[in-house]
Amino acid sequence: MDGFERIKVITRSFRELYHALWLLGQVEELDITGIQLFVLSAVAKEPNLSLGELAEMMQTNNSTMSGIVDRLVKADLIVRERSEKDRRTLTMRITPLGEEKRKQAKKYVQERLSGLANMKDEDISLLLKLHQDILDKIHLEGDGKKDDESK
Amino acid sequence: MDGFERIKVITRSFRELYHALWLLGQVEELDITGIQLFVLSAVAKEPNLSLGELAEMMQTNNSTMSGIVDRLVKADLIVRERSEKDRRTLTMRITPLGEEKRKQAKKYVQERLSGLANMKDEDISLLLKLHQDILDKIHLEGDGKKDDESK
DNA sequence: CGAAAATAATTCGTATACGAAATGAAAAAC
DNA sequence: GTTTTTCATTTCGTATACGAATTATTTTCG
Repeated sequence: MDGFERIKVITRSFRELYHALWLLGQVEELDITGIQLFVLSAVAKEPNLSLGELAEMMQTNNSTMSGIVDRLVKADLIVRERSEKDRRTLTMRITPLGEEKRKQAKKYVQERLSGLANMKDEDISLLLKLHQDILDKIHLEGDGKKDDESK
Repeated sequence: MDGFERIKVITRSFRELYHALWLLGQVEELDITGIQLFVLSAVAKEPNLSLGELAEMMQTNNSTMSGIVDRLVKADLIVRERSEKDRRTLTMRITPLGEEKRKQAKKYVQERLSGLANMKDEDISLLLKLHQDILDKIHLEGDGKKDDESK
C-alpha cells in the first residue's frame, strides 16, 4: 500500500464513519438530523447562545449553522430572536415542541448508538488521540506551506 | 462524560477529520476536490469502469457519483460514453487534460498529506480497526431493530 | 414473441458544508 | 460626532450526499 493508497483508504474510512454517525440517516422516523439534535440539545441546555457560539461548539461554519438554525425555526423547534443588548446577535430558545422532539430523538440516538456509548474509555481516548495526531500532521504541513505571515 | 456526550464528541471528531481529509479544501489551487481526484485516479487506472462500480469503490451513492462524474465531464477531465454491449452502462476514460490534472493533484495531495502517508503501519491498522469496530456496533444495532428479513 | 421484472444511470428534493460577498449594527478612530 | 472599522449573521454559489422517483435498456417470464 503506497502513500496515496493509504490516503485513500483513510479518507474513505473517515467519510464512512462520518456519515454513519453524524447524519444518523436523519434519525429516521423522527424527521430530524444528527446535527439538528445536537443543536437542539445545546440550545436547551444554554438558552441565549449566539449563532457563532453554536457554530464553534459544533465546529462548523457560521453559514452552515445559519441554515441549520433556519430549518429548526421553520420546523417550530426553536425560537430565534435578536438580542436586546446587541442587535447583531441572536438568542435562541427551545419551544415545547422542540423539547419534546429533543427528548424523543435523544432517546432514540442513545439506543441506536448504545454500542458507541459503551465503548471502553481507553478505546475512546485512543481513537481521539489518533485523530488529533492526524489533524496535527495535516495542519502543520498546511501551515508551513502556504501561510508564513502567521500573526 | 455520559453516553450522549460521548456520542457527540466522537461524531464531532469524525466530522472534523472527514472534512480535513476528504474535501481537502478542494485541493486549493488546482480547482478539484478530493473525491474528484480519487475518481480521476480510478478511471485512469481502470478505464471502462461503470458508474455503479465507481460508486461502490468510493462507497458512495449512485446519484452522488453521477453528479461527481458530471462535473468531471463538464471540466473536460474525463469522457463519458454509453457501453456498446449494454447501453444502460457507462464507460469512462480520462482525457489528456484530466491526466495532467491527476498528476498535479496527486503530487499536491501527497505533499500536503505526507504526514498521513508516513504514519506507522500499526497506527493505521489500529485506526482502521477501531473504525470498523464502531461501524459493526452501529450496524448490528441498526439491523436488529428495523430489518429482520435479512436475506 | 410480448409483457413484466430487473438493472444502470439520471433527476429531484432536501440537508450539510464551505468561502466569499452582502447586510446590518456596534465599536473604534479621528 | 461623524467616519471607519469591526463584528454577527445571512445570502449566494457550488460541491457532496442520500433516498425516492424517473428513464432507458436489458433480461426474464409466460
